[in-house]
Amino acid sequence: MDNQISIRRIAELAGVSVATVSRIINKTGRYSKETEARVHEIMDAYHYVPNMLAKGLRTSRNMTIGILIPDITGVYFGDVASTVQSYMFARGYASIILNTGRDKEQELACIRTLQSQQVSGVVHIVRENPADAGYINLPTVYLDADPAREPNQENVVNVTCDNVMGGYLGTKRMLDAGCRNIGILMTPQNYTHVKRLEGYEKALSEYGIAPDAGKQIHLERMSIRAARRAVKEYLANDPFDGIMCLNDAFAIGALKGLLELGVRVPEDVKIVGYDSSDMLAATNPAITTIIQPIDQVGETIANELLRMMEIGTPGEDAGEHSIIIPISLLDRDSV
Amino acid sequence: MDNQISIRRIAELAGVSVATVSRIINKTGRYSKETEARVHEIMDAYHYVPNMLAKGLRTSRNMTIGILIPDITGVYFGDVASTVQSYMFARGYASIILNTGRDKEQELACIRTLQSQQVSGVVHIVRENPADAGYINLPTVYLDADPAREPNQENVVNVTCDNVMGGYLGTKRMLDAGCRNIGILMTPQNYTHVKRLEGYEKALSEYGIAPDAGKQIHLERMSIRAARRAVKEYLANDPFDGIMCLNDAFAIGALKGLLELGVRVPEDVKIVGYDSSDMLAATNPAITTIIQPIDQVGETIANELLRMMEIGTPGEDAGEHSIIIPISLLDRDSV
DNA sequence: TTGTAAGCGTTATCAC
DNA sequence: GTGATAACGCTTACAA
Repeated sequence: MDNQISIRRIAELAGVSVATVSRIINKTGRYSKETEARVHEIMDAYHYVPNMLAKGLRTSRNMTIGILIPDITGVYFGDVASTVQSYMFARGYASIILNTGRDKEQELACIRTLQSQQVSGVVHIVRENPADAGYINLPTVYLDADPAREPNQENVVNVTCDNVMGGYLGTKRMLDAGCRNIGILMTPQNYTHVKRLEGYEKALSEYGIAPDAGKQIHLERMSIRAARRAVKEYLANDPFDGIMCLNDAFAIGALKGLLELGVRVPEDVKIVGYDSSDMLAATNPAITTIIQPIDQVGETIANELLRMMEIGTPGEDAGEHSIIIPISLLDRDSV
Repeated sequence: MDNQISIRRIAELAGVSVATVSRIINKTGRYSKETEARVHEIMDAYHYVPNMLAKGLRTSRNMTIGILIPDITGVYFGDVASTVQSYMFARGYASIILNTGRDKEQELACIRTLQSQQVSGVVHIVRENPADAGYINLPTVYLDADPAREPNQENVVNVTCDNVMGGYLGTKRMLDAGCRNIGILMTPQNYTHVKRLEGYEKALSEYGIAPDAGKQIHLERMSIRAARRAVKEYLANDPFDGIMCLNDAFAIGALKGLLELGVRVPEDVKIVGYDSSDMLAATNPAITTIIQPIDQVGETIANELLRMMEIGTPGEDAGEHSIIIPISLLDRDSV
């Protein structure tokens, strides 16, 4: 009951060779219906479970991928990781999920671990810092990395949502609702935020409003608290009538700050957030937000990875090296 | 640059035997300072990464654990899993995290996968359904499982927070604040909720209030929506002045429902929630809540697992089979 | 201090 | 249709 039973023992019990058992397990080569039945019977009876270490060692392809993520806890990233995990599991792959934290050191350690574990591919979810290309040529899908960073490599795909469109749609919604003095809450270190800013400015310019750096509130940490404080400060100088918040924490913080100031939302100031539908639905008023389609992102990542892992080097039908997924705006009560 | 370099190749390059290299890598046995230096030099130069599959196969102990979780996305569970992962990583272990979903089938598949991967231990985070003992005797730590379920097995530890105390403290806070007609929002399938209910009733009885099953609002799904709807319905029949919500979604839903009804919180009805500090801080008013100490839970789980994995079978200093971690109440504005 | 070699559980290449 | 057997990369007696 303690140690697992091996293919050899199964072979003995069934009175055949290990080779035959292996063939039956993998449905390769030839074997008679009868031996097959007998072997399966024994495997079931003894609860045989294949040893993926041995298999992986032999085939140099264990059914495992690595998922690198700044912090599983993050809502959007965590959800995507979760989707990828489930999707890959259904395809027979286990996922080693590693929190990279904010630490560069840690990130490298994670990469080494994944290599040690001989994963067949890597999903690398990235926040601020462009990741080092510390791999030895493993199929890798990045989420939200700056595509310019990677020298259009084989074996590497970048996936990201349409950030320009996100910034644009959110801002436009407020413009359409009458706002003319819209601030933006962002983390400039983040590649996605830079693109979203682009969309924000595009929307403004369509309304003949010149971009004004003074309306960009730059925050280092993506925290509710920081956003709350910042909004209160900035509002004193410049009476915004709308705020584009580039993530969920910012949106919540902004709302809290505004409410504490006695400002009415959306009557006096309007807000658009980003991500985390649930959380932003929980506030009062519920916050209008840009939705990145988590399932679609997860599936795209998984499919791209599978494609690369199965074809080996992409070669001919390498597909795109950069994939952009459309987003949408979810109207609620903050605009 | 493509395929990884092996210990054998390193040995060749350094002009020593694989045994010596292995000793140096693992710092076991004897070797001279000089060979050590030379070998390390070569390993660095060629970016040697040990193959954990081979190592694990040989030692039958790859440095990997499995984490089974209903859904990484869940706030409390996800946070705990994240903590465990980081903690174990620091100890040299990688974590295979698997979403078990709500499906019994899927859960078994996950367990088989972990066995296949030869993990050294398992963390099993459980929601509603007590898990099958589908393992082959692996060190396992359960979070929030009903301890009565497991026949006080070797190799198994149950960790949970003090649920009775949680229900008690939350309810008592509302009683102290003057409530006398307190409802409770719960999922009776969930073991932790049953214990929390116990605490709730204990608090009531201390105030001479008899338990009244009519005040228990039973919900199947832990969703914001369900809670919102339920609160509205029930309030029509019985004018609560307080609601003990046994998870964060319930608390948010309850608040939303109340607000929509024009009920003032906390003036007319008070609310206490459970978990998810961030989310419950985001609402307006911010919700008073029971805090389960995530870091402590994660560390306890990791330590217990390490203890079992390293000692092998617990034997003598087996420690407790069931560990209960204290919780606390965080006062905010909903009471 | 170092080397030789067996073996971990598989798969795959040969034979038969 | 089936069976020996080498090999995957590593650890670990046992020898030297």
